Amino acid sequence: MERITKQGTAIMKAIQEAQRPLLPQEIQEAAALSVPGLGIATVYRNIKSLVDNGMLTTVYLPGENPRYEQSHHHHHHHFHCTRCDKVFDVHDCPGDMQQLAPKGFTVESHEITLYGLCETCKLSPPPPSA
Amino acid sequence: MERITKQGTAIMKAIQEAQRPLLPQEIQEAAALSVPGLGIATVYRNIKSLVDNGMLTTVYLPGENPRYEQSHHHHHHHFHCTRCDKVFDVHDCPGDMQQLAPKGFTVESHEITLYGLCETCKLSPPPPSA
DNA sequence: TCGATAATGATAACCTGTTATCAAGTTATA
DNA sequence: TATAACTTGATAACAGGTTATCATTATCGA
Repeated sequence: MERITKQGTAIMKAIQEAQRPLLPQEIQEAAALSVPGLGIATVYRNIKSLVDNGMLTTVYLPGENPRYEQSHHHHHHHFHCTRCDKVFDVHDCPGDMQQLAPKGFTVESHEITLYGLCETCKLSPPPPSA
Repeated sequence: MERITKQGTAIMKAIQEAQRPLLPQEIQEAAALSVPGLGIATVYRNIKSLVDNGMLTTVYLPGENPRYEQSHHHHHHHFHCTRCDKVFDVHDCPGDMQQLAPKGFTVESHEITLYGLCETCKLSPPPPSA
């Protein structure tokens, strides 16, 4: 990905504006607003390139496919809304977790995922029953 | 799975003795010590049955395939050893996470995964370089 | 012990996310 | 603007974990 294309630009813009980790499919949907017909292969190719050069960070949540967000270089966690399935950044952390580990174990890092309702889902009515 | 078989018994025994979440492949390896030739399909069939009747709980960790452990009915977390890839239970918890969430969000639950070295890996020499 | 039927093992099939292929279109350098 | 080379879109192929299929074996109630 050494050339500037409208697809690549739209993909990066979609990710930057989201300010939260997106699935490849979400990236496609968002970027397709600027570039109708944007192919999923192009999305994957651009993601790979952006991850390789450090612009994007892969976010793994339990039981979920990888999401991608603009690389922050500070420690943070994630909130997964159980209604809309969107994932948001959490810019706070309880801190050291060493005391939780079994005796004799050494903690090098940790991941925290919060689950619940995001503000939008709290305020909006429940979806129509199936 | 309404009948008692040596395969089913060996699978349940392997899980109970492990006292930590196991991958289907780990369950097969452990149970095959008692029942040589144990097929992977049998492992999956028994897992499904045990999950359905509540004996087993599925454990999802970030970027990992599901593991299975005996159902505890108390809140706990997991430790993933970065050297041996075994997962262990962590029977402690920092408690409420509501304060971490963005304003307007409601936290209903949370998951914590610790990463580092388990006691065995801390004490054992590093594996031979590839 | 017999016999109905559930469970097993081998493996093909499946599923779904991701990657490779390739002709057509686009970018950027000279 | 010409053109070499990169990128795109459509889609086939791939990959790995999981499930279905089916002949064979094992369980267990009568």
